[in-house]
Amino acid sequence: MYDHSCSNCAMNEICLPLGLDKADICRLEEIVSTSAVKHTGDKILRQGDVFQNVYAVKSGMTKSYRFDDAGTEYIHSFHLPGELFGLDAIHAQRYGFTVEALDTVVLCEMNFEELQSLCSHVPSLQRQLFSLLSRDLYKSHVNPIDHFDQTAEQKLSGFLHNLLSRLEARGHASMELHLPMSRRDIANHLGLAPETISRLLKRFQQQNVIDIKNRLVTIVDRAKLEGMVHCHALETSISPNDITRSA
Amino acid sequence: MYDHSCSNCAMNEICLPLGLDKADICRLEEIVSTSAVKHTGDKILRQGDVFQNVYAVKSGMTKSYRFDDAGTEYIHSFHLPGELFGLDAIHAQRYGFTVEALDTVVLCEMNFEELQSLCSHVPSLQRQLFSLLSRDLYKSHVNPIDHFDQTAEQKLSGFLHNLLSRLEARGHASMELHLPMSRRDIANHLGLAPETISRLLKRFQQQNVIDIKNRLVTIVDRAKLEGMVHCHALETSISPNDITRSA
DNA sequence: AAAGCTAATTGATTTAGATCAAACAGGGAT
DNA sequence: ATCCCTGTTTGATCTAAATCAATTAGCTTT
Repeated sequence: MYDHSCSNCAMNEICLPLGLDKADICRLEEIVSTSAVKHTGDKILRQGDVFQNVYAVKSGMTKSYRFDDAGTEYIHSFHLPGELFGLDAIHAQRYGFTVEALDTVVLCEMNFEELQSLCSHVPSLQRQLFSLLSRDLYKSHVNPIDHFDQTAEQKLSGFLHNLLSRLEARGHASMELHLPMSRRDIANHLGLAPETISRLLKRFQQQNVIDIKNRLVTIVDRAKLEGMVHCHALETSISPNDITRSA
Repeated sequence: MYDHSCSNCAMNEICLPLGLDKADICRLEEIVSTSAVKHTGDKILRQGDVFQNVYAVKSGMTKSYRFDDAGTEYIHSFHLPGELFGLDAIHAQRYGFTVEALDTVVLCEMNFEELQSLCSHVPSLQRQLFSLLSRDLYKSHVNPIDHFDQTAEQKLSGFLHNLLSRLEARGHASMELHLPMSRRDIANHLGLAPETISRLLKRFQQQNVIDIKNRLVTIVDRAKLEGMVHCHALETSISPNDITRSA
């Protein structure tokens, strides 16, 4: 059915095994298990649940969201294959976000206590986990989602471009993006009104930047799209060693 | 002059040594050194510098800021004693933010490579570092600085209340806050115009919530101030084990 | 295929906070 | 003390995007 091993996973150069040698990947595989198939709307974990596992997306897309004290919903992120979630719950020992499947999703699951003790014995794994935490932290510091001073156009073009880049880094070769989330989800995520998303998508289409048919977006003029986004620095995920080497 | 030891530091229950036993603190002390005194405007590290050390504030206040590709400045955070910075540079191996002293500042400095190898031998230190990274990540996920949908009033009251709480957690007993940063810094940090900060502070004073004389704020009606903030969940730093124990 | 429901679009109006434009104040340097 | 510079305040105006208000299109279910 599903291959439980990291060694054969297409995402192993993006995910937790990056930088580990064969023997260490084997040790990691011992604590990783593959989840049952999740379907649209299935919840993987809930805000407030006791923290136990961290997860990696194997296939499909998930969304993470939370409700604050005032009952307001915040859609924080959409996760693609090779991306981890749950790490922000280590400290509080409870999940801060509910994560649910947006389409058909398969996950890898690791007990964090086991992962942590494995880190003590596998320095390259400890290194990679610190690196991933640091990268997430850096991203959320530099792109605080709602980069204030960004216009609605910059936010939405940035969102589309970021999604395209991340998909490309995962082998997606076409200019077609299927958006599995609703306009309302996109709006909430970007801190905009759904009406604004509608109007902007329409305008992008009129300007021949994209073509949109329901939830299927085709990037028609990528350069024009890139010209709209405010800041390109972080859209493609940085390869961890590139900068070190050039230093 | 300055005590280099963590054992005797007033911040050791907030900072990196939390959860370590006496012997392990000793091992940590071996890789920690205390910086020279920094004065207003002195830079501790610069955006783009090669990553080497992580820092903890021992006394005083610092600000972290960066310029994006477009040359726009973003003031990301203000650090109080016991707070670490630099962890978001582990991945890229270059600092993403410039950090400078806002007043008279003393720092603790650790080479990250040494810290990382110490983590392999001191499980409680590894645990604490994962926990601190996770907490920072959680905070920036839940409070993305510019929590969109927050009004200017909510942002500024939240900022003042957050600062008061953090100072209190560090033993500050008075209702007087000295703001070592400019109005422009506060405005930039909150994604507002300096004019808006001025007008709001004036209004807060007229409503008898605060008293303000230049950069000295006195909280007159704390309850009223708290009533203004949008969401209280994260203002006081969570004690890492409280939730675990109650779970 | 029709009904029903939710998601999405489109249009009119409103508003919070930005921007523009001056005046004013504080705190060093001379 | 006086000057100067920068930080701050105050006022008038403008605008991007929210909100309010319908309408329309896509899926499900029957």
